Amino acid sequence: MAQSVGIKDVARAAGVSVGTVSNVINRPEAVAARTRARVLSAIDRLGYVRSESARQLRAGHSRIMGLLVLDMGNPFFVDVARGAERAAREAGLGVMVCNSAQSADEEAEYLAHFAEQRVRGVLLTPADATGRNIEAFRRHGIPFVLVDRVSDDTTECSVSVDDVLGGALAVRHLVDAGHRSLAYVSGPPSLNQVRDRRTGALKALSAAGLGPDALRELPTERLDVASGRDAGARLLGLSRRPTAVFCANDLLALGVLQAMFAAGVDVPGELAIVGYDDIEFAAAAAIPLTSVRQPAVTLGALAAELLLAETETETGDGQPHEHRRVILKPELVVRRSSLVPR
Amino acid sequence: MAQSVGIKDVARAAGVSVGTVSNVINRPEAVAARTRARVLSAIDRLGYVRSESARQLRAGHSRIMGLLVLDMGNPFFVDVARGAERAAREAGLGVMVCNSAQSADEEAEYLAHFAEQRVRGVLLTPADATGRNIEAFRRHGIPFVLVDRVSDDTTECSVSVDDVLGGALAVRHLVDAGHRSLAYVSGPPSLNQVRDRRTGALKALSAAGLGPDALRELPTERLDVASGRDAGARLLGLSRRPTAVFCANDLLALGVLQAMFAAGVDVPGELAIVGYDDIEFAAAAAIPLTSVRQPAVTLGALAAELLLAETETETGDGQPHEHRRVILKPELVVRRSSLVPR
DNA sequence: GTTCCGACTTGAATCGTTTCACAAAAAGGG
DNA sequence: CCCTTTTTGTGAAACGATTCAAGTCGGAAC
Repeated sequence: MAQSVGIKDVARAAGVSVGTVSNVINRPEAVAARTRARVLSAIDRLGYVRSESARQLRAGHSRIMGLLVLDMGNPFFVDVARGAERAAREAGLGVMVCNSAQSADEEAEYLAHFAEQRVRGVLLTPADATGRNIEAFRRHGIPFVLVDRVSDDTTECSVSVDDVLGGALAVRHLVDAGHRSLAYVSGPPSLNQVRDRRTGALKALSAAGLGPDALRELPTERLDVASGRDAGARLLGLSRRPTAVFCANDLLALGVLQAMFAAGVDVPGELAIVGYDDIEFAAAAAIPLTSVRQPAVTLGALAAELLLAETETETGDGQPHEHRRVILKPELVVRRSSLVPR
Repeated sequence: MAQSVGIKDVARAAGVSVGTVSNVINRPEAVAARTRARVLSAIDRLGYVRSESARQLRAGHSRIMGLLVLDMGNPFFVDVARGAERAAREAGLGVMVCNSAQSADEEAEYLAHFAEQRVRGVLLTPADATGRNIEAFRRHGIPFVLVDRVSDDTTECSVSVDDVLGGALAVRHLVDAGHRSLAYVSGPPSLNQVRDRRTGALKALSAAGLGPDALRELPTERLDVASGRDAGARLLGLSRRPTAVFCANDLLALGVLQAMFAAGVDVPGELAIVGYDDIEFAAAAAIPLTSVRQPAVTLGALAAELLLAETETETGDGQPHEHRRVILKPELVVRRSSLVPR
């Protein structure tokens, strides 16, 4: 039932024309009260639901915003999505969240899908390092905003978090606590974030009069708990073991913590640990983890707002949109894992 | 640019009719090779992208499946989404994931949105206990499948996990390890899952010749880490403290673990802990957590498949769709937190 | 009584596809 | 060379909403 009640059926049932029904829905004030009531009752009686596709077809674009993230399993992106959704909803838009799982192919596929959907715009954390997907997508003329990436030219907006600052915050904190021999569990050195955070760490060291050899780097294959456990084991084997470790990511930090726990090493007594991202589970660890918090929800919301601003000026008064490059500041959250033992 | 290249523009550029262009796209084998090549080249040259909305309008329904979950922050649902997406993609459908955040109002809003979108079907974990939203949605004639809920009548399919069995697995394991005095950190008793898991726990106890008083219940406000920490504190205050605790959820278990750690109570020596869900962070805890694993990805995939089956028979040969009620089996994953100390 | 205005309402055109009955051309068969 | 198939290509009619120029009507103004 309700198989396909169209605006025409409503019009017939209410004894008016289709134009009037459309007006009742979109500009109710332009319809006489009596007529409006009759139409509304007919709508209700027939269970009419307007068809988005028909509206879209006429309007030329949909009321949906695309969001393409690297990894839905990462709480960071879940928060980004939350923020984006909130902002989009305030503008009456829906968000379609897709997960490229770091694969350039899937990214291309989803972007094509977005283009066919004629989405209003796309929020994107690129998976394809070559930028080919983005180039191809640009042809469609659909506006997009880079998330957690800095745009290198002025062809689009971007919203990111200052990773250099984040790394500096973490290491400054450790140095202030008296640590002089540190380690950096870094993850894959190919990642921008990883490199930026190290740059910040070194900066903080040098500000304290320490050289780069005060920071021993332990790269890992991936940014997950298993890799952290692994790095922890390597850490234990080091001669002149560092007294503090900065991890590029909370998952790594949790892994290190686990390794220390298994080996009976006291945290923070024998080893202080600082993570990155401040995921929910950082606070939930057996020894709550000090971490650098990224304003993920804000990031998502801001990205969505920039996108909305862009689409509005584009369709609007002709005043050209000014692309912006927003860089948010991270924040250190101190917990037990890095407290100075007394 | 590419502002709106329609099928008509392609047809003109290639010197053929619109019907032919459509054929090239949808039934390429029905077009002579030479013509096809000409059309394809025109498509490429003009940067033509077909409009989903127009297709949808014609077809009467979109190529999207809706998924409405209770909490995107919960890794369980993220996995459900992953499974659903995989299954949907194999059928050429996209998934639109929305988060009701346990609010009946938001649920209603998203369901209305799905109806307007004419989605192919909806996977739903209801937030509205009254069932009013579902009733209203049913009128649209859009098929849906309940996820992580058992349908009580035969009007729809459902896919869930056997919580009674899960509770039994957990407690049997503890009893087998010699524990005779247990606790159940249960979360809000209003939740079905919470009740079912307790039923299972009691069953396992009685199978071992123990009465219900061997299981002290500690309800909490919510299913999160803070509540777990809280329950842990209460646990410590109990006279004749239990030697093992079963938690309705891994977050609770992590909270309990944290409390034990802060109090210097040895886990599993003085207190064994079993959680539920086997989220990624259960294995990542300082003391890896024994947990009852739910096949979340399978759950999502299966739900999507049932939905697809339903939509196919509905539009297809007239053979009516048989609603199914699938109940998957959970699985105990033993880790250090419940090992018998030796 | 005529004119004009404002408030409502109408209905046709439009958006970009898909589909389908039909036409045209090519390929066989005799 | 004519007739029958088969293969290709055509173009108009949907799909369901929105929009807008044009129309109707009742009443106010002169």
